[in-house]
Amino acid sequence: MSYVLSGKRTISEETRRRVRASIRELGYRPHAGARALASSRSNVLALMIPLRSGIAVPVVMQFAMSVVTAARRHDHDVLLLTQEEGEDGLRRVADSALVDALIVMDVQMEDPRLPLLRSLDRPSVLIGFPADAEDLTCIDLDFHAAGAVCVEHLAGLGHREVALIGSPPEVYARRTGFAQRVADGFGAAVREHGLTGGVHPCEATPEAARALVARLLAERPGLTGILVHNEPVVDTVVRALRANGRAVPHDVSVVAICPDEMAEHAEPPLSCVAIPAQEVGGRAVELLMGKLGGESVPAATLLPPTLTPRASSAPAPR
Amino acid sequence: MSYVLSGKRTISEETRRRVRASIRELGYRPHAGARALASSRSNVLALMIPLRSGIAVPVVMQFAMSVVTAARRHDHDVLLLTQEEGEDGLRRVADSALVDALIVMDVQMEDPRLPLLRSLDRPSVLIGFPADAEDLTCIDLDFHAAGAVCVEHLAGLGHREVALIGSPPEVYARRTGFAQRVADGFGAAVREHGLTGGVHPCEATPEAARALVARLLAERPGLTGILVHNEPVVDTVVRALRANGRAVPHDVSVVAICPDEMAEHAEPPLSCVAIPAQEVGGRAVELLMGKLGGESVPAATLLPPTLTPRASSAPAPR
DNA sequence: GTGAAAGCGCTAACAT
DNA sequence: ATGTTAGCGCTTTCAC
Repeated sequence: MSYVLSGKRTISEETRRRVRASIRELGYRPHAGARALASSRSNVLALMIPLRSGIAVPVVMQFAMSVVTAARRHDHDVLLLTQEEGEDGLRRVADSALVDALIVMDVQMEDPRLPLLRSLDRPSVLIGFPADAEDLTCIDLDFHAAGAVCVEHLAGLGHREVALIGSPPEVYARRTGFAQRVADGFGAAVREHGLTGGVHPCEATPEAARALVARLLAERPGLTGILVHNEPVVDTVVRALRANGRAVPHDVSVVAICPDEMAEHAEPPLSCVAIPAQEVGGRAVELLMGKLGGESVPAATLLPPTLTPRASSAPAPR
Repeated sequence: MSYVLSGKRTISEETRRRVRASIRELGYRPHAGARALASSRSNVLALMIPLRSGIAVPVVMQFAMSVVTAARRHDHDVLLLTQEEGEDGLRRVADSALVDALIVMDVQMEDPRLPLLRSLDRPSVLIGFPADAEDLTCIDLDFHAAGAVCVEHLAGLGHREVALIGSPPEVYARRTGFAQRVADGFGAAVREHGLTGGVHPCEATPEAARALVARLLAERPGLTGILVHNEPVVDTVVRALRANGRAVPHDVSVVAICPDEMAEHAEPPLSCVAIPAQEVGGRAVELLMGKLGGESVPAATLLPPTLTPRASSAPAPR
């Protein structure tokens, strides 16, 4: 009998002690495969992460690391899959019982992996929200609210004409949930507050950002507030504004949706809604553990955005 | 008998066909745990990656992705471990037979994991070189040569006074192999070519980089060539030079050791030695597969650096 | 409270 | 070329 027995049986103190001692002396380690075979639990989670253009690498890395760390707290390991592997990859690791459960990131509005995840006999959690989340467990920052709260911040400072410099066009083309939702939230708040403002996808290159800023300033002289949702170009946007004779925040206020440290170290420090990668990753694992334990967990978890005001936003010039 | 048999036995075409058909119809998937138990091969590799300060995140991500991709080509999966788990983590996954082999990154000159890796009964490959690589298989860009080749490039352009803006101080304090070696290669080449030049660690923040550039220019008026080995601040260094009245490359030439796309998109595009993350990751897996197959593989693989000249370096002003 | 034994689903060795 | 069987090292059930 598996002695240590994870306490599934009553054991006398004496025996427990003796067994423990032997385990230490012999350097005994249970064989993961045997354990998985006998218990039909591998104690491994699959994590599928994107490796494509338009996705901010440091954020993905933070997610991955927080998932691994959280999984370890629950005595689980993490198997890394690339988006490239797609549905077949998920099916493979699930059906072979290599993993007990799955976490997928970078969810698109209509994601081809959804039917598979629904049909799989193993629990899964999505980081991100598809258009139809029926029967799925999802968690993410509330990007709609994030877009809106940024607009409200600018509106509260008296700005009347704003713009969203968004993710690269291909991200919208793929209908990636979070980019879409920021744009929606931005648009809704713009309307609600009676502002004017549009959404401008932007390639993640300095050249593209500079060109876009120049065009925006030329076409919309009244523009005084910009929301940037495109990590790689936030710095460039600010510098391009300056290069075009606009001081930040004196002439134009800038708000970003990006990791906090990035915003802190910018010049000037940026008002931003941070992406709580740490918390999302950790909570995703908690949800999965709940499902593995047979609990019923909330189908949707939307983390409320927090806007941290910094030096990049100020009252609108008059 | 395990029918498909991975061709370990001669099978008639007829039987093979029938078996294949059934597999498809029944949606059969071999149970990974059972397979691991019976064959003592899990077909999983462990990859331990750093999550600490001073390590360039995008590069780490590239490594990880190329390892996963390469592993899949060999029908293996990848288990992700954080540096935090340390020796115990490696021992755990190795001794429990969760993984067949291990890859560790971010190797320090005196790395506490080395004795463990040597004693483990499973093969491993290090991405990076410790001080003593005896009995270990290592692969990495030849950072010593990379440092030297940058100096040679500058020397060839007539520069006489150069500087290395290096990784953050804590990276040297940890005696992380690659940072150390760049500094060594830099120093050796400086001496060999009769130049003057020193090594200057730099925190990975814009402020630190700006301060350092200002100080260097003030203290060393003859400085005309800079090698940057600190991804996060390359852009800042160039801008700080301009802010101090030095045109790049007219007054000061800049060379970097960083990923190619970063160098390409910089303003101006930077002459650089690229970090071949893709190739290193792929080759690391090949080495591991060789060892798993009982082949003897080279103990040390040093990939020669390639310097790509771009607009940031030019003949020294006279 | 503890011992004994029946699998879990494969692979590999031994059959024919 | 193919059928048969003994484990691989655990977990869990059943007996005491």
